[in-house]
Amino acid sequence: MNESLFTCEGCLTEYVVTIFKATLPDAPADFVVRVSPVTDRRFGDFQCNDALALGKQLKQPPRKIADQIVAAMSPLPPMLERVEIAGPGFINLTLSNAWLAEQAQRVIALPQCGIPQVGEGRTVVIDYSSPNVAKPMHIGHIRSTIIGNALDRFFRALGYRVIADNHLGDWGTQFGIIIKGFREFLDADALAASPVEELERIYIASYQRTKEDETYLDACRNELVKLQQGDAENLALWKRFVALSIQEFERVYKRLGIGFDLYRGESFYNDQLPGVIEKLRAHNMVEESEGALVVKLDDEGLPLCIVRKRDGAFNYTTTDIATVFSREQEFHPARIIYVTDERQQLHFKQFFAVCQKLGIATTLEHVWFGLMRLPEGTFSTRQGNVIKLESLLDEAERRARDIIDASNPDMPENEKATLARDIGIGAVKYADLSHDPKNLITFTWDRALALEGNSGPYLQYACARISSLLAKYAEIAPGRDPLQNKWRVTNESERLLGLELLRFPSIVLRAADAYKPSILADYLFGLSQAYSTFYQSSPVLKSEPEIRDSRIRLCVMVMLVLKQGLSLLGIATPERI
RNA sequence: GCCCCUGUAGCUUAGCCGGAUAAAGCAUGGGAUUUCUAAUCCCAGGACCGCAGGUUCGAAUCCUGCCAGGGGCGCCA
Repeated sequence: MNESLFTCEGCLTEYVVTIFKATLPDAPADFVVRVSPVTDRRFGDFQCNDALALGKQLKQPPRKIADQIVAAMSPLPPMLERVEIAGPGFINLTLSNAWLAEQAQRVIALPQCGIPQVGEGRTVVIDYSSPNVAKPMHIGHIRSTIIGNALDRFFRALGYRVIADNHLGDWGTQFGIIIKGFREFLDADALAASPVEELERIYIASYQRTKEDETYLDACRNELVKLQQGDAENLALWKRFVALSIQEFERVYKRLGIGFDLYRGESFYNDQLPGVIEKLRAHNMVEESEGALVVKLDDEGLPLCIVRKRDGAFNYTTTDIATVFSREQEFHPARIIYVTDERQQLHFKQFFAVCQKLGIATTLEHVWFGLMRLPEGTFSTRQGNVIKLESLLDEAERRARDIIDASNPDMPENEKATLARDIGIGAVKYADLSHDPKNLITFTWDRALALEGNSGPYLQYACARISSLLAKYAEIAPGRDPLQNKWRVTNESERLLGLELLRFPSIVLRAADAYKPSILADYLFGLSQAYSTFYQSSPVLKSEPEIRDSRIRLCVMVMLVLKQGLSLLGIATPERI
């Protein structure tokens, strides 16, 4: 399958490349010819700048090359209305309205509005969210969860088999402290009311005590050893902590419309850790240093990394390597994608390098994002300025609800609640997904919950307006399926919409390739803007039947793309707002 | 000290595989509704694209140096 033919950029590029090759056989074989959207609408729809670069290479005036290219395009193919040379040798292309309309209707009618199935037959594991057991999720967890889930949806839509794996932090020294603390400080009522919050409180209290009381610290260590040795009582407690935590995480995930294929915590790989050391030994990769076992990565220009601590315990690098082996064996993924914050960049570089040395074939990708902070600085449990994820979602829904109460007082109560959820959650997700993951995010309520302008609700609103049009159309023109109508371009705002629609499949591909949901979010905002402009200036239902039927077809296409696109971002599209 | 990332309008950002007059949202000022949802639309003002060099016909985009912010750099994950 040639995915480039899904886009008009692809079609045009293919055509222009053919012309270049036929016209200029002397051009270097590796010369790349590209067609891109114009930088300014006055120039047409697309532009090709490569006559300029080629002029230099062939030592000819670029203008002359452009002349030859344009001459060779005559007569123009059906897709083009006009070709012009501008300035020093820009070739500006304008699509014909007939072809544009035809192509848009063909592409958007394809399954998933034409998203190419480039991942067919391939598997990708996406490791995201990964909160710690016995700690409530706070706004620091939101980015991995939301960005990871968007990537999850992208890859599924592209035809990949996706394994969404929640690699919970469910093992480690903290469990000795929690188990001991559980026996010392438990408030049973609090545990019943809010289990994870209580577990966290217990942990903090117990941790405090370890700093003041040496024998208490020893007792905690002892509990940890017992747990690791499989002591029935401690194991049961630990399992309870994990179960309680997952239960609570799932409540949040459900609210966010997120699901995982696996909840495989670190503990799952426990008994595979000695095997990792064996493999490293077999590859002659480990040596002892200051009592620890390390892998040196001098050739890769990286600091050495520890795979077994001085006390004989393994660390997260070992677990991560074991996890790769396990996933490789079980799922045979083409790629494993990790979505974490920026602080772990070095760790991933090191552990990827180790995997490569071990001959692991799977492509490993670390998608990192900037930390979230508060205007006054980082947030921390100690400063008590941590915002719980659920409080954020509550506030989001509350704000959406206020507007709904004002604008839709007649709406039934249950509908209001659902709508407040769709809009509030959509706003939170969009606020994150519309930015490049690498940017730092300074959290403010107003930014996280924007409901106007470039925001989730703006896109939902555009979509809902189309739904409303369609409902009315069904009354005016009963029995007519808008998708059976033919759209033809009648004005400039329609044209712009058509051009935008045609970009959708390649945008999805690009967003997934770059691991940047913001590319899709940005596109959808642009599409919505183009639609709002069209909607303002071009009556649909009030036009003559012929225009009305044509325009409603265009509206449906916009709605299909918005719905498809928003669903890839995990954002709901309510019928009415 | 070394490494990674970021620096574009008052604020939040897009553009960064080099291209024509740097694009949006918020905020500010003005306008649009007896007309398909005003969470909307239209118009205006607002930018030494961190600074300095370099490469190029052409640089926000590529290279070098510097400055500022964030993060990381052996037994936490």
